[in-house]
Amino acid sequence: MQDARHDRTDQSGTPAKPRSRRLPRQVRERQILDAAVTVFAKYGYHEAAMDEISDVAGISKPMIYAYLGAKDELFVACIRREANRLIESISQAVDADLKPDEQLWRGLHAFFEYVNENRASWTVLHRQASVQGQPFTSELSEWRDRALNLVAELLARAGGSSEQPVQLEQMQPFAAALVGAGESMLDWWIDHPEYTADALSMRLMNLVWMGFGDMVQGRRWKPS
Amino acid sequence: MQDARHDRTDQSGTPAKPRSRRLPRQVRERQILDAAVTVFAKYGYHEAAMDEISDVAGISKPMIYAYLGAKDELFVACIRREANRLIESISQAVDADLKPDEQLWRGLHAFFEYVNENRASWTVLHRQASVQGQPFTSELSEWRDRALNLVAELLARAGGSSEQPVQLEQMQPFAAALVGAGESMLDWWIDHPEYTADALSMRLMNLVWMGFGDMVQGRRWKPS
DNA sequence: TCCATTACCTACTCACGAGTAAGACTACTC
DNA sequence: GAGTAGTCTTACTCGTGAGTAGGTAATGGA
Repeated sequence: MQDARHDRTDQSGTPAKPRSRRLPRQVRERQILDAAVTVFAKYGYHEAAMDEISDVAGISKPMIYAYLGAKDELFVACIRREANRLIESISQAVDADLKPDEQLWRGLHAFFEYVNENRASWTVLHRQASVQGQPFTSELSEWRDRALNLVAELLARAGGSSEQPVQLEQMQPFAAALVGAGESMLDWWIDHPEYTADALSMRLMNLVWMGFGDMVQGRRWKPS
Repeated sequence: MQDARHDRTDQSGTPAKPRSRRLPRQVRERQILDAAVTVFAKYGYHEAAMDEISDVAGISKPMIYAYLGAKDELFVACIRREANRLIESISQAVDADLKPDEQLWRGLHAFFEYVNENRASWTVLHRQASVQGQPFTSELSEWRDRALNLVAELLARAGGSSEQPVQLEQMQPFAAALVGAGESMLDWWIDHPEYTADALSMRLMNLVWMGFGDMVQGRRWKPS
């Protein structure tokens, strides 16, 4: 058995589009990135074939190389775009004038909503980005850092008062824990789609804000 | 640039061992698995080369195929062994006679300790196991399920009283969140080794048991 | 109408690495 | 000392898929 790859003989959910002709570069780049995100999400970095990406994008392979460079550069471009979209979504949901716990809640909720509506995007960011070696590790850890800092800031605002602010530094391990908890719940969600984004983010909020000890005693956090 | 692989021209931290001759199968299998875990952890499944594994194991390639089968089977064997070790460690740390929160604490602590002392093992289980496609997905999700159930059980014991037990089912999303939080903190730890296993597991315990809301007000959980 | 530019293609090359064929050497029995 | 079971090796094959050479053809300005 020569390397157990799953065969890919067109049971494809995304059939090769009929090629449209002579579109401006900008449009093609978007199409390519869209295709790349889909395919990377489906197979992971290594198993994803440039040929399939070009197929899904409805364009020939050399165009990808011309516009977005080699495979690793393409992947980095995907990460960059998707990370920006996700972080943007969360940032917008958080209104700095709200009460701290409410801010946290909004952030969590936006996170769950985004992932719910952008599975492929999330898969690339989360599952496929962990390959680790050296090729593009820096780009990957960078986006994670940004996410972490965003959450740490939220927590710092939530945890500090105006007289006694909390160092961002202190919040980092908690932020890491929170992000991980979210990620992991999301994974679990895939196998239990009967839950809603709302229900799950609410559970997470309760766990994180009230703690298990309180929850056992029937105390719950509620959005105001 | 032909596929940007990092070159592997013997800057290797694990130099090819001088080959010892004619050892019994059992011993070789252990050596091979050890080598495989190391190499898989270092490069991930796809980037790991069978040639390098055989080098590190100090044996020739066909022996690997003879004893442990193809690459994917070898990987599954690694997962299986390491998952067993980890789960075993945690199970042993948890004494069912203790108070629920204390049980949870012991479990968390054992988890952090194990990972601290078995980085490669953990890396394979966590980072590399997420490749996703089809080759060995079942084996992978299985170990995760086992871990999840172990935690869910812990939580159920912690959350229920003898009169009013809690369904295991109910605890699953929380278990997922907790496991994820732990995993993520572990990742963060790699970049911040100044923390101890103790300090981090204590932080996680506080977050999970007391909740952020309580912590803000200075309430802390302490082991009895 | 010519020329430059940009969009786009088919049909390759070539390195890599999984997996194997074919046998050698050792150690133990009977 | 012949047979056999188990250990172990060198030196291959061969599919796959990243990346490219070397073009064609549409567009828009001079």
